Amino acid sequence: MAAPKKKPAPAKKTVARPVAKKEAPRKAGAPFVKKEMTVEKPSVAAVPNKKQIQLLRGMKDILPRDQYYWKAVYEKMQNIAEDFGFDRIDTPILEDASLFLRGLGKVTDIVEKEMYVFEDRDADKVTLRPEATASVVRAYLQHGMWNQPQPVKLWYWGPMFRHERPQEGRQRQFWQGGFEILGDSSPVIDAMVIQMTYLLYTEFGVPVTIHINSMGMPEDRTRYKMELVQYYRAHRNETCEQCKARLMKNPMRVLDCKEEGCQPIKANAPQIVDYLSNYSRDHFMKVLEYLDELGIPYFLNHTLVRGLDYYTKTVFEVVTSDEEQGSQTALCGGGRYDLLIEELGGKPTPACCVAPGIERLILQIKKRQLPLPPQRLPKVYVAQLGDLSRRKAMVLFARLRAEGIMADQDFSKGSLKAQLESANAKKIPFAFVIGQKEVQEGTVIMRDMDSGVQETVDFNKAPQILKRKLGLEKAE
RNA sequence: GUGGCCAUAGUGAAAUGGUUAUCACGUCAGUUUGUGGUACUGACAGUACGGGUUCGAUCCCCGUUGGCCACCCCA
Repeated sequence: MAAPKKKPAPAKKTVARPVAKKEAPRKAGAPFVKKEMTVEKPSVAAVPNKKQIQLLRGMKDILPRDQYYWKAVYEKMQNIAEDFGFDRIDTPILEDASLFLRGLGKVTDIVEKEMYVFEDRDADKVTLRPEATASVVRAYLQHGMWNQPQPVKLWYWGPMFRHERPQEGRQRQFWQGGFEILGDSSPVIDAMVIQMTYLLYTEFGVPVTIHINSMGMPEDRTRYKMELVQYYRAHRNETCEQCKARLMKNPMRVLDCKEEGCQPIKANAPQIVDYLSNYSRDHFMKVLEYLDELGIPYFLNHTLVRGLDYYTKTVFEVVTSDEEQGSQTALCGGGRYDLLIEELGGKPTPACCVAPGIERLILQIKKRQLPLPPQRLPKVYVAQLGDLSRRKAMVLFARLRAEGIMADQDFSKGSLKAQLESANAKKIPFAFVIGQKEVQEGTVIMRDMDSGVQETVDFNKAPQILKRKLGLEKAE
């Protein structure tokens, strides 16, 4: 990606040599900049800092050419959310740092090495949110949403921040959408969240695999961790250094190890499903049954351990089906968080969530060149010649809009040639042309840009005639 | 956070330790002050930043910044 445009050359030239002995003759056509203006005040601007101000590492502009994708994904999220009865919520990007320290767990990677935490001007410790679930829970508590009919179903869309080393599909500011269901412990909730996620990807045509596991409740995990640690201790000579370290700090993380040598040990390691209480196991089985009923394929992955402490019971991750898609294959993650709300000061309230990564979904859509809904494009271009006709053209443009016909124009341009060129470049099927003659006659030329055929029509009837041409006016 | 690769107009490429850094696309203007797609002419725009080596650096070296890749981890 190249750096943006530099500052204009003429300005640079004038400031760069304020005491030039001999001004070289200015090239014909070069814009003339008044010398006195810059020579008199050579102050700050006279010391040009060539360093280009550029994006902070891991930040990205979403350029106009990409908005097409963003809009499509946004509308799909919104559509699914509304179809499933979710209300929209927007929470601030900046939150009290302790929200995430308490919410996500202090030994998680996100909190330990990725979170943007700093003191603001009041010396308050604030955080750029690394995810939104904690914020949604905060809002749920702060606004007494437990007094609303349960479950409360919310969806969001916005930027998240994690200070990581960027690469494709991994940024420091990235966007997530999300579905949250608070106040219901039924496994059908888990299944529904997964179903919504599945629809999001499949309706775009992105093939995905849903990895699913249960992490049980803390008691289950404690029991399991003991077994796991015991098992790994027995094999301590065969594991990598990292696994040994993990075993001390966050034992379940050993299941994430990709080290070749650790694989056999990992494969025979105790599985958490065998240590779940009846309650947790029944819940998990129910979730899987619902998914079976819905025909949603899943992959039972007992090494799936998610990076946030707040998860309980069901956890899942959506992964691209193709192997060769690079390393950023995790498109989305989610799960149940039955204890988070209590942890953040509410009464015990079960909940479940999912957070699809928007950039990664868009990356998939682009890589696979998947079709998206058609864009709303102008149907007609309004061209004019000279000031008198420009006024009429402006009126026509307004009328077209009122009739619901999307039009385009470049009223600041003079030549008809340039205007038709513009219409052509934008592939606009029709053009209205108004010149002196048409103004006097009260007419306008309607040109079919495809065939070049044009006819003169009455100015006042133009929108209706065009409507008929476009087939927008249905025969009665 | 660790390691590696990379950085030339808006985009994609080319070139060189020595005048003015090349080409294509692009953008703007023009080739009849009333007609687009083709053609022609012209203009615009660049060696990321800072330092070092050198008579001389866009080229060699170091640093910074940024991108990409792998790991960590995840979205």
